[in-house]
Amino acid sequence: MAHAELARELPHEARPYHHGDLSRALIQAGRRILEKEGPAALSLRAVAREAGVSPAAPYHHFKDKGDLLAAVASEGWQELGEAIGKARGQAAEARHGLSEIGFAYVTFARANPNLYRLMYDTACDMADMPDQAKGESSGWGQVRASLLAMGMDPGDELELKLATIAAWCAAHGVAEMVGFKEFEPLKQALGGEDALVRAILDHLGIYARHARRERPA
Amino acid sequence: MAHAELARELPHEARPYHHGDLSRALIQAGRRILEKEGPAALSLRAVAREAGVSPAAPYHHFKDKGDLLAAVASEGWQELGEAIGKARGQAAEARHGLSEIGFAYVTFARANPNLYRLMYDTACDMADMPDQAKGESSGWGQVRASLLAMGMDPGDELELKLATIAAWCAAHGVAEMVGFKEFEPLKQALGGEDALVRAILDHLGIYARHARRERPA
DNA sequence: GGGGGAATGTGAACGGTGTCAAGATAATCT
DNA sequence: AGATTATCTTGACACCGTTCACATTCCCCC
Repeated sequence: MAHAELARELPHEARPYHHGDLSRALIQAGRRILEKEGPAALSLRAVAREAGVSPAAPYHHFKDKGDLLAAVASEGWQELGEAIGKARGQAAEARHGLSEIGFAYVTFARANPNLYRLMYDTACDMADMPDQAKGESSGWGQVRASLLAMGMDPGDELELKLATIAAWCAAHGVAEMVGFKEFEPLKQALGGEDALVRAILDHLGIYARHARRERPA
Repeated sequence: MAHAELARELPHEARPYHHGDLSRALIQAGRRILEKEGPAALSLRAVAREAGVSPAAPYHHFKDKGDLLAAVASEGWQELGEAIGKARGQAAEARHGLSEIGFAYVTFARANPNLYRLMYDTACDMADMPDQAKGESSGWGQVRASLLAMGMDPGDELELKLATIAAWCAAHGVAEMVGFKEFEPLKQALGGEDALVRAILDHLGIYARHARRERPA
């Protein structure tokens, strides 16, 4: 971070030639631009500019523009995993875990819409889930754990996998579609976007099967 | 269409100055490039080239590159609506309709992945579902009709809307995620991607609630 | 501690892109 | 026929991703 400011504020000879931690700075700059100016403004040159560095500098840290974006996305996946973990921890009873996970997932996506889209786009480009989403402590692993805590048969691996995928797909769908303007009146009728999200998730069945008893319509 | 061939095959003086039906030709060219060369190759200039026309010509028919892409996407939404309609018509019993709609939705998206992504991207940019997805005979309307045919209370408008959204979200999620490599073994275990799609949809509950009785696990 | 890679930065350049203004050409209306 | 309008071209501009040759600095080894 020192470099960017110095580049602007210090006389030319005083600013350091080397940045110190450029890759991190580039990732942060990329994320800032993505959030504040949208994906269309997210050019490699703009990122370099923001970091106070020449347009060619990033190529010493990332092989590609796509490589940088993948790094930004990776940060996102990690945060998503943490958000899910926190939500699951806060669920009072284990059988509400999945519902809370779904809500946390959608909440994260809605709070960082551009980042979430980037995350998903790069995942699609590789036709692959990023590693951050697959590990034990990641979102994926936590959904699985939550399903087990809800009483699913640990022996039926097939059923377990299908349920995990279904839950993940549903959350993704809700995350990407709940922002549409058409649902504005519905949001107001239910008392806000959060309520709409919960209502949709409940209707999806997978999230409601066990939670319904406590939270009747 | 005449123009593109003429531009290449006829002596320069013989080719017509005006195209005839350029907007249509541009949309088709855009779609062809999108399908065969991927979204990265889908530049306005490439589309113009493919249509045998100068890079500035499209601006007489579309205000923007985005405007052209929106037109391509629009065609996609229309086809999706038709595919859904056909699937619903073929469902033997009304209570299976929703399940068939979901399957047809995912099938269309998987058959035209780049187009589907474009469709959804432009929809997201406008934070809005395209008109083609909202009309009576569109996918949206048909999901609603199908839910009614499944015995949902026509008086409970709120419930109806929530169920429609839930079904749509779920289909979207499955459509975008079922292609991931991680699910390859699962596909093989179930006998192909179609089987996996049906299995996921069933697990989502919304599609299975009425169909389950006939198609037990 | 000095010297020499290796790492990291710069600048200029190339081809490609979206977009626009000015002019050429064709279709259409009066 | 003449004027108006719609359509297409040419040429230009700014920006983009990427690469190459070169400059600067870090750091390890003698």
